[in-house]
Amino acid sequence: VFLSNISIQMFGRCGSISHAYQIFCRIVTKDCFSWVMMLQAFATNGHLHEAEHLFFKIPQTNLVVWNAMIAAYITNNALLKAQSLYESMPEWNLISSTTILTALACSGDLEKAKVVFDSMEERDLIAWNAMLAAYTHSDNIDELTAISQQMPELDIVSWNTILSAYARSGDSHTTEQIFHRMTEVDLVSCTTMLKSYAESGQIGQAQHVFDGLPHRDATSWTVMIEAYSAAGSLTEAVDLFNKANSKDIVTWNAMLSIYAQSGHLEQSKHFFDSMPLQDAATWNTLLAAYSQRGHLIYAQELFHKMPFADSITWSVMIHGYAMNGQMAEAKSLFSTSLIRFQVARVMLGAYASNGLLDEAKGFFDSMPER
RNA sequence: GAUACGUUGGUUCUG
Repeated sequence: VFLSNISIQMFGRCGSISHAYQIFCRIVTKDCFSWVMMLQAFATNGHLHEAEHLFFKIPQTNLVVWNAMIAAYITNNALLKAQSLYESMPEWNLISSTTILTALACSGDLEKAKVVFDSMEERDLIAWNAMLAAYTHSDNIDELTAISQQMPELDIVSWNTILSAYARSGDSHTTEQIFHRMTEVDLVSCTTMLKSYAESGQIGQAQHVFDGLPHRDATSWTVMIEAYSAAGSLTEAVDLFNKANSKDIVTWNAMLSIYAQSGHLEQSKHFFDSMPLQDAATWNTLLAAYSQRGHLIYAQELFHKMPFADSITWSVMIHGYAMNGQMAEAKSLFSTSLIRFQVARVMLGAYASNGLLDEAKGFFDSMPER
């Protein structure tokens, strides 16, 4: 059972959902781990319905099962369902509350996140850190200090959270000050600092941090590659990409995006074809490149071939049509899009940028989640 | 005995 459970997890992680399920079905005496890992395998591969189905079939549920289902809803953009499950749970632990708190904060609902936090019976450092991060998502830098002073203690994650808040605000000077005052830094702190330097045009400082890294993972390579691209050194970026000994799908996507931004569509397409890993972001990048340069025919062609499509895919197409004055196409695409509420903003902008204010108003009034 | 759930850094559209 142990080995089967591990296999389910492994297949789930590499997207082989049918293999995972086969193994799951062959286990005669499934334990809690088997159920949870299968649930996660479904959820992380976008099969929310199957995950839900499984959840209701689990013979003896416990907190881990409930928490895993909440996480499943969250990763599949079903925050409302996550909330109602959370509220209907027989009991909560630190993990349940922190999970939902973070999701609420990420959706921009700081108030609800606070309510969850305040209702917690006990709070550990992770919960505090989650609340700290919640404030950084609402760009409330001043409140950060207030929160951090209430915290019983701060660890490296707390400091990294604060650091990234300042980095995101564009204040590279304060970011630098905090970074140097930190008693302990790790790869996350350094990458945050590196990005902040890069964004403020200090490529030399960025390179210096990069050189001093204890080890380089795919994230640090990606940030450094983008730093050179942002500084206008495409050659350096390409060079670094070829040197990088740790690359993941994000590194590849970032490089594709750099080619696309540089306007070399042919080269982008070749690079795209050579990619060992692809996901929705990969296809969206190429799609946006075509669409933004007015090659809507190419975009359309690609759109119909896409193995992955998400709300961004639809937004790119609709925005592309709108910018090209093809409102009829934009409208009909919107009506067939699956994730309407994510795309509605773009549709609204489409009406507006074509001067169709009355239609925009009518559309706005018809939005259920406005 | 060993495996599962929460907090901080990187990519694609719009803002």
